[in-house]
Amino acid sequence: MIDADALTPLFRRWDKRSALSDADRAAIAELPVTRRRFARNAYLVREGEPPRECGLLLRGMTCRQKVTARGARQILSFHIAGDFVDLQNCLLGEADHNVQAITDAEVAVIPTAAIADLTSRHPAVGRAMWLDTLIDASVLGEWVVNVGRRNARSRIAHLLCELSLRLQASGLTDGPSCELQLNQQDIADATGLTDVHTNRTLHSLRRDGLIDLSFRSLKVLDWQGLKDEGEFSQRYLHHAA
Amino acid sequence: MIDADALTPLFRRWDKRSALSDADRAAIAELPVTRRRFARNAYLVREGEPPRECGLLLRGMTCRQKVTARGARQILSFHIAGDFVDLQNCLLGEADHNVQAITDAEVAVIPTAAIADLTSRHPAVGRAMWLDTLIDASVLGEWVVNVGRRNARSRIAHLLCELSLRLQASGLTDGPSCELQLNQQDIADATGLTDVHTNRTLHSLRRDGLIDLSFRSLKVLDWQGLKDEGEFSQRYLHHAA
DNA sequence: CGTATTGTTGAGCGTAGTCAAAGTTAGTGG
DNA sequence: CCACTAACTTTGACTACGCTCAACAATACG
Repeated sequence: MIDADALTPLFRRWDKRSALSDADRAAIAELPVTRRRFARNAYLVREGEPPRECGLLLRGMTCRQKVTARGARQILSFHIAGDFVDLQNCLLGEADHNVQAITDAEVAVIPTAAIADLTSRHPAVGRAMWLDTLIDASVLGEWVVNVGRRNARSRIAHLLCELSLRLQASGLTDGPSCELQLNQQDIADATGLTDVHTNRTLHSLRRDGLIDLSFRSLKVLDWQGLKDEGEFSQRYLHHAA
Repeated sequence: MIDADALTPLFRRWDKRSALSDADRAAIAELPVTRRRFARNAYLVREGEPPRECGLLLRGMTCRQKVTARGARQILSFHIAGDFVDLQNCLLGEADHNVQAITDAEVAVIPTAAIADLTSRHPAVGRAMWLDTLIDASVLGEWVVNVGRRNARSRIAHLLCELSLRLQASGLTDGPSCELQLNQQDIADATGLTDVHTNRTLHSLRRDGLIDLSFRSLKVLDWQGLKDEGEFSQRYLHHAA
């Protein structure tokens, strides 16, 4: 059983695409869940594991990531409250990436069987979840472009635009000037940069008045400015934001 | 109506995951298709278009790509014979990337309505196509790692391993020592490098006996060596290869 | 045979990486 | 409340990987 207001961000996002019936919503709320807390940096899922359950993020932030043979971490995507964590792994037979908590996080853990049951009895929910995986893939494509073809300033600007917009769409912040709970190492690992260079680039963005920056806190000040800097177009989010 | 042997690579890949019934196979073969040829570099789909049809690649190679505001191209994935081109765009409402021919290519073009009809009457086919999109997403994740956290030699080695393995899995080549129809600009755009640096890196791989290289032809010689160089593990392909 | 495309090479540069040390802030326990 | 610690951020000096620009060579193709 999931709290009604814990589901608000999820429904708020989904309603932008197509509305669910009350029965669909109720079925989601009545999923058999176990609440679990994870500390900052804890692993929710490890690459290679067979996934037994899937999670709905209630509070905090998590990420999908991989670690290379040489020990470098690359973040593939961020989850915010209302996102399903690890749908991909759940649907394929074996986890091909790790899931890690970025902040202290609270997750409603759902057995895979319950998900299967839910989607078979409520096809609209299945479609919505499936659309989510397609959009995730689309976002991943944009990240390849970001990391492959943009310089440090643009990469970071682009990432901040994406997160800012997604937080807004889920109602987790009002207006584009949001505060993010990421440290500089996280930003570095999401953009394919080093922490040192990320630090210098963030300062350069602050000098230009695009962001506000203090210890473990980063605020988007000038969304339009960041958008220009990061060549940001929200088409790739497909109304997920 | 699609030639039986044009479907061999597709079925060969799908059979590695789960076998289709003869009825499923027949239904695919009987799809109403239009054969269409595309010249090297021609666009099959452009970003922003509403997708009306989806294609099955019969011959040649195509890619999904995006072009940044500054004019740089980033390739997101390659299609080989037997791959569905543009399932993603087809399922979402609007193309968020381009599809372009890498070599002269021949495509069986299928109206989206026929795909919808096929998957509703043959759920196993729908599941197989849906799995394909999940695996595509998984591959995209590995590409983010490749471009974000590996140096030029590893990036190129990794790409060559992936393509070599996929060609083998589709029966388009025998053994790991395959010949690829890519030019150096294509490799550069897939790995986030410049053509000049790609050229130098390819030569360095040739010096080490990992590949054979001549005009518009690139052969994988030492698959194991490339695998080590590129930290390649095929988990992320999820038995698509 | 001429032209377009693709590949090759060189020189110089710059963005981002590396390494190392010091400075901040939050959190912890005495 | 303060001392101590761990996590995170900042700064500096140096390095290097990969980029840019430019010219030239090789190959394919009409």
